[in-house]
Amino acid sequence: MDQTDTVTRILDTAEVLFAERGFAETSLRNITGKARVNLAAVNYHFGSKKSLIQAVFSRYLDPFTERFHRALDDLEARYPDKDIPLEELLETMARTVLEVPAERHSLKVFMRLLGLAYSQAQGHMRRYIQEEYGSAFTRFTELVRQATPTLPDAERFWRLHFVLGSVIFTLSGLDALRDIAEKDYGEHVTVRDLIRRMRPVVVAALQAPLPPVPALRSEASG
Amino acid sequence: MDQTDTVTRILDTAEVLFAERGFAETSLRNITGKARVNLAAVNYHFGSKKSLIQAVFSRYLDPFTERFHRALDDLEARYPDKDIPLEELLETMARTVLEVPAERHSLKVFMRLLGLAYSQAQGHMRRYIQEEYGSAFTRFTELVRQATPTLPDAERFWRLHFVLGSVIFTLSGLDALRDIAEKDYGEHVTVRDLIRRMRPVVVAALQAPLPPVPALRSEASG
Amino acid sequence: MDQTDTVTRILDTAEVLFAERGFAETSLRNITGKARVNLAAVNYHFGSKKSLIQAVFSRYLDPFTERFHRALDDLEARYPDKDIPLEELLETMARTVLEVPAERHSLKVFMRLLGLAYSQAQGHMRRYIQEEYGSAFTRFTELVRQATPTLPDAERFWRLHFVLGSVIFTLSGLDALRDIAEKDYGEHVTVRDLIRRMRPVVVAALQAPLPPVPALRSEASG
Amino acid sequence: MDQTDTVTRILDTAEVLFAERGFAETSLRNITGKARVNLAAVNYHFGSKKSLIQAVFSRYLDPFTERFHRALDDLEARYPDKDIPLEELLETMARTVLEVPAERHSLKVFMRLLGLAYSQAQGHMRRYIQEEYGSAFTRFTELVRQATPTLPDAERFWRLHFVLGSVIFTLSGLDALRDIAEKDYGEHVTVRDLIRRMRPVVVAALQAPLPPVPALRSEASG
DNA sequence: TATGAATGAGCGTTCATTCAT
DNA sequence: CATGAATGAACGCTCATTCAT
Repeated sequence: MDQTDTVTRILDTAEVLFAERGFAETSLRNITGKARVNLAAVNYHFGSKKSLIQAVFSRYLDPFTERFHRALDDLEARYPDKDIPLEELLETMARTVLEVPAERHSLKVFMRLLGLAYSQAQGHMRRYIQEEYGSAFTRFTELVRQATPTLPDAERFWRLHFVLGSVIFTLSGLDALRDIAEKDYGEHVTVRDLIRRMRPVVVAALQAPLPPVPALRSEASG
Repeated sequence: MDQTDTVTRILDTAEVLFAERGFAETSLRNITGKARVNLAAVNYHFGSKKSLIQAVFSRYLDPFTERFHRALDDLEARYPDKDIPLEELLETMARTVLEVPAERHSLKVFMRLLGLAYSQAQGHMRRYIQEEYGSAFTRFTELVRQATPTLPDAERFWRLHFVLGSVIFTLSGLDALRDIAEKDYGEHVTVRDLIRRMRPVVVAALQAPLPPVPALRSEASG
Repeated sequence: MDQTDTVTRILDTAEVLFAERGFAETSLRNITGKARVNLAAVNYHFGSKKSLIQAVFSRYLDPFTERFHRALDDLEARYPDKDIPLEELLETMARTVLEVPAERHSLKVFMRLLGLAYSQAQGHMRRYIQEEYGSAFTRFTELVRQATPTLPDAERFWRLHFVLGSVIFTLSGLDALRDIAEKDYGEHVTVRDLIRRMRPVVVAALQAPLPPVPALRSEASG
Repeated sequence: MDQTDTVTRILDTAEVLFAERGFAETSLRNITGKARVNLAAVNYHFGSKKSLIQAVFSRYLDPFTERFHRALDDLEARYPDKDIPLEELLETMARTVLEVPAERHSLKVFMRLLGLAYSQAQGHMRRYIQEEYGSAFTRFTELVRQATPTLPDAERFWRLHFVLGSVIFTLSGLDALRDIAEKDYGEHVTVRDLIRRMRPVVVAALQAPLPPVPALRSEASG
């Protein structure tokens, strides 16, 4: 159009609506209507709704992974011969997560999208994210492994996902939870506050004692 | 119909499909088709799709809250004069969560629905759950408060949500994560395993040291 | 609706519009608009546009094949021990073709549809017709074979298709050609006239002398 | 573009796709995509899709009519005072039909296009062909009239269209029919074979005895 | 002279819901 | 009590065409 590029207008509007209502509940007419762009423009520029969704993600994840890799490079350079402490790793992750969307977009939106992607039908978005951006996560996981050498691998796997769940769930539902917190405890939290609060919890979670070995018995579960 | 009640057939089918694909992605045609029930039966028996969704939840949550209240009654009776230990509270919660769906339905489905409800459009489900079943959560929260007297209220609020996020995220994505875990670490986990693994992590998370007070500075966040 | 059944209204309108404009050029909105029926009714009753097209054909071809088989039964009963003369076969075919649509529908429309089906993209209609109604054609072909014992099989195959082309082409373009004929020769032809005119031509075509055997030489052709 | 002229690229691609799928089923995106040419190029060079279709026809019919007129000139020169025999006329027609597309294009495509033009929506193509190229057909018809002086004019008109139908129908459906013929009779036919086969049939058809005069009775037909 | 971008109209299909029986 | 039929709205997408450069 005139002031902003059509593609950008679509992406900006789409990410907000997707985050607010979910993918299926957001129609292309919603998006193009709000973005004041022709309906056909989405299919012209992105090919399909599914591709638009992926483009919305890429716009967050591409700079994120790039920056994250660079931050990990720096970190490894600072600890040339010994393992990077867990706190440093988490600190780096937190900093990168905060930096990237802060530049142009909203962290809340980003987290909400991430939450949606993980709860989506058939997990096709989960698969897409895994394929495109799995390498950064793998690298991070490996560094965490070196930082927690006594933790069994399977245990670490699950604990990292516990933590991931905490982060995505809390940050993606931020608005609602913040309202409750403000009403009940009179304090207005920012994303930074929340991340500050999370840090000791995450460290404690990862370093918690191992669960007792279960007594052997056959069991089934749905 | 004949063998099973139409209402039950619809509920049984709906909960599975909702859990698999989400609410918006599951049409009444999907449900009635698979349940081999007339299309109009949903609107006839439930009034609307939204009401059907709520009915699916009620069928899980009604017995759950009832049983949970009874379990807490027992617990309070066992600790008449002093606070209930945190581990006991968590144990009771875990046991009730495991018991209820095990009777007729799937815990995985239940958790998936819970996760969807929290990530779903407009949060109308979140609101519904809060209104209908908030009392049980509030009672539990209060007992946790007594069990962790040194924790500031706001801190406890957030940590409980961190934990809630862990549980819902991990259990609702169980199938996918289980596949990865099985492939990478060769161990097949059951829901019981997972809950056993969660216990020390949750305790550690709730008892983690407080974060340092931030230096005062003005800050903004999206 | 009120006077006529919705399904019939759709079929009646569809066959006329399809015959006039072709399948791709006729939209469901064209049909439902002219039939004064809800747009969704087509998909409700037929499932898809493709199925509607096939239903239009079935309504002609089902009674046709049934009646044709019966007519051939009669014919075979009348010639218990010797071959049925070619003229009788053609006469029976012509009579059946004339009878069936005359009852409720238009022969012109039927032929036009047949012509369209044969010239259609990817020939999926041709395939459908072959599968559903090929047996009647095969039976007729076999009787023609017995009636023209001196004709090589391949030659008969091609000549039958020459004739089929004549019939479909002429009858499906009947309106336009009739206008020209009326203007130029002052005679108004009916379908019956045309079929009467075709009979000696078809017989002559099938009984024409064989072409000379070509001198052997390598040749290519697109 | 670079190697071949854009206009030619479009025409070459269009005629193939049109012949394969029909006009309505072939989009300008199909054409320009396959021709690796800009989408707007069709409208730029041809003005509209309809004009492109006509251009595709002209590229076949212009040289055909020119050559056909010349061939008829030659023929008339060889028979200065008496009528040209029917076989000679048909031979000349067949030769010209075979010659023209053989130079650069495919006869199959040409016939398929011709068949489509006759069965296509509203007959606007039929009208266009009639207007642009009717003179050649008229001249040929007149020569046939002289070659078959005993045939009533109306009869000749219809018989010529019977024959036209045979040719167009058979040649435009050549691929499918050839497959069947090859499977059932083990012989691979070329276009030349088919035309050789057609010749005696066409002669016989045109020279068939007249049909009996119908007994007078009022009759109606749809 | 070409072309990337954009457009308005229309496509087949699916949706949750309602209605008459 | 239950259901086949129907409906209006909306869906994602594709269309031929136009426009600004």
